[in-house]
Amino acid sequence: MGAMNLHPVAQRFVLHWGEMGSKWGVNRTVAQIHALLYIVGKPLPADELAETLGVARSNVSNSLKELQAWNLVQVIHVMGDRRDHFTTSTDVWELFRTVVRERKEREFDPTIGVLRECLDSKDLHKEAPDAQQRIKETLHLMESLSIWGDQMLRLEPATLMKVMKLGAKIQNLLNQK
Amino acid sequence: MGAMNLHPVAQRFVLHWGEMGSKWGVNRTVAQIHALLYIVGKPLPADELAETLGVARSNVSNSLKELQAWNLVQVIHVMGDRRDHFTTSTDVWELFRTVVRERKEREFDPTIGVLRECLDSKDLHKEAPDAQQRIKETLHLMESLSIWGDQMLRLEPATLMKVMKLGAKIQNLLNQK
DNA sequence: CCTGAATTTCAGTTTCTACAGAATTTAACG
DNA sequence: CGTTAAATTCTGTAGAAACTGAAATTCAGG
Repeated sequence: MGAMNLHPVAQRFVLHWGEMGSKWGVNRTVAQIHALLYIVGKPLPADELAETLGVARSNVSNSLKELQAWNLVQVIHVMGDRRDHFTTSTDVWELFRTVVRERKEREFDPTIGVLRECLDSKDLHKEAPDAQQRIKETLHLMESLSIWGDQMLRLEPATLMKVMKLGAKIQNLLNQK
Repeated sequence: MGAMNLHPVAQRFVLHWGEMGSKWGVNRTVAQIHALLYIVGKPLPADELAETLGVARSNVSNSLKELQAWNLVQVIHVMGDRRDHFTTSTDVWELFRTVVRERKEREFDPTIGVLRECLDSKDLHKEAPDAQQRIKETLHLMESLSIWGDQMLRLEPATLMKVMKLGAKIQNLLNQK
């Protein structure tokens, strides 16, 4: 009871998202749940997610916790239903930006911190000059990416799309400026 | 014998790179080897890598194979030495581009393929119209990113750096164009 | 060819992660 | 305040991934 009947295309979509999840650094169930909420486009209770995907209720509970930690899923309440319902944005741009923001925070910023500490270390002089230089260049690249990323994340999707459409032609604008 | 004596900063760098490796989707040893080759900046034989990092020789062999599959590490031969030596680029920009290119290929392009198949499916009509729409929008975003990524990857590092420095000010250029 | 160094492959072990199912806690409702 | 649905936490397990050390293979040099 309660298990949604997924049509073949939705099923394909959810299963593929789950497979890619591992390559993207989240586990299958987490990715599947997110894909399912996205494709269904309306709030679902945890037990329905569990039944539809054929996984344990406790697994869904933990996966939802992780999706909430990623700011990808929110809890919602439905009148006359004691259960929590869960939604994700149906705006792919919003999702994209959330993922980028979160990954940047987890996978990028900590390294910038460590590189700064390396360059501030009292032992830095013990390293070969060219090794020091490489650490500096690595930090510089990562800081530039970080700042640029933050700026891009603040732009409107429509603007961001224009930037992408402009693509390599941006060179021309840079030259004539 | 042969184990390099890493100074504290280099050690910190290598260990941190190894830790982050898991978040980036490669295992610790693979990330450590790459970091070590990068910071040392000269070709090293496999056994020296093994000794310096304190891991099994066979582990290094497999990890190097993976790094070569990522196009991040190359084999080199030294006169009078039968052993293979391994290097990585000391140009952080080149490394960055290689990683982006490879990850795009592995983690991005396959999904674009699946989304296209979903939209071409004879069963597509069975899905709710708004679900169809979301799949379309997802594909469109991913395709745009893909094309844009390819174009950016072709630019010179110096140009790319200018683009980043321009940052959000690109809005102004877009408007007046 | 034969020898020995270098490398890879293989088999087994350890470690980690994902997950199920049971037990427990939380909290809505009468 | 007790009852019960819902959610979470806990415990154990299966499978995957990382890793080691040994065995097998490759290959340069005599």
